Amino acid sequence: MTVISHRPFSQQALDRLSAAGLRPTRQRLALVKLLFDGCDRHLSAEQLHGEALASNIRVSLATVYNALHQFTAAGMLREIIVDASCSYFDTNTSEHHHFFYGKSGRLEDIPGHLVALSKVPQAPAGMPIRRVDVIVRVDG
Amino acid sequence: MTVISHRPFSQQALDRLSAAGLRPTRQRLALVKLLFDGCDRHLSAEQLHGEALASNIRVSLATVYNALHQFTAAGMLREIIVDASCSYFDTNTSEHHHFFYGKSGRLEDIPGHLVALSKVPQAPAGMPIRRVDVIVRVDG
DNA sequence: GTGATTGCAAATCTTTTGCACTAAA
DNA sequence: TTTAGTGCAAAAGATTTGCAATCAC
Repeated sequence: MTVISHRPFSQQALDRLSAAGLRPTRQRLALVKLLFDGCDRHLSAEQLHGEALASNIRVSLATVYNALHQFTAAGMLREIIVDASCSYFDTNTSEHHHFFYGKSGRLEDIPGHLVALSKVPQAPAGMPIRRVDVIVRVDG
Repeated sequence: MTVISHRPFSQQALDRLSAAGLRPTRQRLALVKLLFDGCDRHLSAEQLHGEALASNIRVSLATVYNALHQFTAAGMLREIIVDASCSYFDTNTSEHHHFFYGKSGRLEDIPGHLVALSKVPQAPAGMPIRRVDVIVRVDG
C-alpha cells in the first residue's frame, strides 16, 4: 500500500533551500516552487508577489524582496537590470544573454552559444571580470 | 581692433541646442557646456545637478531631468542602465560598450572596436534591433 | 527557549508631475 | 503677446527598514 503525500510543497524546494542554508519557511518554500517548478522565468518582485497571492499564498511584498535577494546571493537567481523602472530576476543562472522588448518590458533568454564575444578587453589589473551582460534591445 | 566676447556661454552650446530644436535657455546652455565641453562623460542627473550648483548655475533638479531626457531624445546623449539605483547619461553616442565598476558605481567606455559580437541572433520578425549593449561588470 | 523570519507601515530614494511664474520668440 | 521652459513642492513608484509578533530548530 502506498502512502500518498499531501505535503503542500515539494521535496525539491526543500532541497534547494537547505542547499542554500536558508530555513524552509512556508513563504520561501512556496516562492521557490513558483520560481523553479516550470521552465525558466524572468520575474519582478511585484510579479512574483502577484503570482503568490493568486495561488493563495499569504506573503508580504517585503518578504518577496528579501527572498529574491537571498536566492540571488545563494546563486539560485540572477538579477538583471535592463530598465530603470524595476529589476528582474532570472531563474536561469547559466551563461546566456537577453532580448529586451522595450514596449512590453518582456525579457527573453538568448542561449549562450548564440552570442559570441570574439574580443573582450582586459579589465584594469587586479580587477577580475565578474560578468558580461549582453542586452539586445528590441521594440515591441 | 578686436571685439572681446563676454558671453557667458559658448557658441558651440548654442549651435547644439538650435540643431536639436531646443530653445537656448540659460539653464540648457549651461548644462550643455558642462556636458560637452571636455572629454566624454557618464553622469547621473544628481551628479550633473551637483556640478551645476558647484559652478554657480542656478538650476533645479527637475530641470536637469527634463534637459537630460530632451538631450537624449535629440540624440545628444545616450541613457545607460547598469544599476537599479540610478540612470547614467553618456555623452558619447557612437557605437561602443562599457565597463561598470560595481563598488564605486563608475562607468567607463570600451571603444567599439575592442568588443566584437561575432554572432547576434535575429530578433523575431518585424522587430528591428534597436541597440545592443554590452556591459562588462568588474568589482572595484 | 532562542534566534531567524515575517508582516506591516513608515521611511527612503530616484524620478515625474502639476501649476504658478518667468523668459524666449 | 504667446508659448515654451523653469522652479518648487507634492506625488509616484520601487525598494528598504524598524520593530513587534511568529515560526523553525
